[in-house]
Amino acid sequence: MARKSGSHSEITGPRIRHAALSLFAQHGYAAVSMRQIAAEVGVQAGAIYLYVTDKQALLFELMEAHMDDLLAAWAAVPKPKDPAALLRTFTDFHIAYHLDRPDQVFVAYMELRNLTPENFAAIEAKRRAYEAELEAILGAGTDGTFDVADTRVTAMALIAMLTGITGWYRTDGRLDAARLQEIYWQLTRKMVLPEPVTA
Amino acid sequence: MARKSGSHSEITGPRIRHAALSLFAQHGYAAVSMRQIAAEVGVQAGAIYLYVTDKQALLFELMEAHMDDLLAAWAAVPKPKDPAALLRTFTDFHIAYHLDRPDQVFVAYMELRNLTPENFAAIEAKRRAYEAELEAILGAGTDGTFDVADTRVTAMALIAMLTGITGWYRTDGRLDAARLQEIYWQLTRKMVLPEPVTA
DNA sequence: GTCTATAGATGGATAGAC
DNA sequence: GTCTATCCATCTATAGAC
Repeated sequence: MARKSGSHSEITGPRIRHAALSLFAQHGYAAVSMRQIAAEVGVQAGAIYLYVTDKQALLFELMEAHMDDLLAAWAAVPKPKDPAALLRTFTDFHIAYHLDRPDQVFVAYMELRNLTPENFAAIEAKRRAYEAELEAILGAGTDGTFDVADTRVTAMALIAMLTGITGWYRTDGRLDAARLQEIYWQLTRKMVLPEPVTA
Repeated sequence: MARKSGSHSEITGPRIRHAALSLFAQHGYAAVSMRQIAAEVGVQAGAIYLYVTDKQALLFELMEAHMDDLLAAWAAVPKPKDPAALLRTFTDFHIAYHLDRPDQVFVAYMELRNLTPENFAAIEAKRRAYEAELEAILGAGTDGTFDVADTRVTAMALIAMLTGITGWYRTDGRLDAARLQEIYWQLTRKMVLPEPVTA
C-alpha cells in the first residue's frame, strides 16, 4: 500500500483530507496525530505540510467543506410551495444527506470544541444558517398549516431528532433509508401538523 | 487559591473528579492533561495518582458514576400507572436531570470513543438499560394509548430530541426548565398519542 | 499527602537531502 | 514531492524527598 518514494502528487491532498476525516471521526481530533494521518495515506509526516498549513487548519477545512456542501445541497433541492410538502422535503433531505456522510456529520458535531474561536464562529454561523432554513419552513406554516407553539424550539427539537439517527443507525440493520424517512416523517407530521377536530 | 503544601487530604479526590469533569466537558478528554486537572485543583500532577489509577480510569469512573446516578434517579421516581402520565413523567425527568448536569451529560455522550473496549461495553450497557426504560413505557401503551409504528425508533427519536436541549439551552435565556418541559411534552404527546378521529 | 524532579514516550512542525 | 532526521514542547506516570 505505502508508496516507496519519489511518487508524484496525484491526489495526495484529497487523500490526506479523507484519511484525517476518517481518523477524526473514529478517535477524535485531539487523539489523532499527524503521523497517524500520514501513515494512513502512505506518506511521511513531513509531507502533510505540503498540503495543509497545520492541524487546526486541517480540521477547519474539513468542517467548513461539510457545512458548505450541506448548505449547497439543500439550496439545490427543488422546493414545493406547500409548507407541509416542503417540510417533508427537508426531513427526507436531512436524513439522506446525513446517512450518506456519517464521518463528516460526526466530526462537524463533535469537534466544535477543538476549533479556535475565529474558526468556531465561522462554522457556527453556517450551522445557524442551516437551522434557520428549517425555522423558516415552520414559520411559513403559521397560517394554519402547522400547529407550532415555539418555532425555534420546535426546529431545534426536529433537527436533534433527525440528526440523532446517525448515532444508532447501522446500514446492515432492519431499516433502510427510505423506511427511516417514512417513519420520521410520520413522527414529524404528527408533531407539527394540527390535530384534526374531534368528532 | 492553590494550596502551598503539606495540606491534608480533606476532599481532594472528589475535587479532582469535579475538575476533570469540567475540563473534559470544555475541551475534551484527549485535549486535557493531568497537569491541567492538577492545576485546577491546586495540587501538583503527581498528587493525582494518589486518588486515581490513571487517566482512562478517571474518565471511566466519571461516566460510570453518571450512568449509575441517572438509572438510580429514574428508579426512585414514583411511576403512575397510566401510560401517558408515565411518559410525561419520563420526559419531565429526563429534561430536568439533563439540564441540571450539563457537564456529566456532555462527557457521557462525547467521550465514548475514548474509552477502552471493555470500559465502552460497560457504559454502553447502562445506556441501553436507560433507553430500554423509555422503550418499555412506549411498549406498554400499544393497547391503544399510544400510536407508535416502531417502538425502538420512536424511543431513539424521543431521547435524541430531549437530550438535544443540552446543546443549545442557556439558563439565562427566555425559557425556564418548566416551560421547556411543557413545550417538549406537547411535542411528545402529539408524536405518540393517537390522533383524534376526524369529524 | 503533597511536593520536586525526571524518566520515557509521543506530539507538532521544520530543515535539508534526494 | 517525498523522505529522513531532528528540534523542542508536552504528555503520562513514577521515584523519592519532606
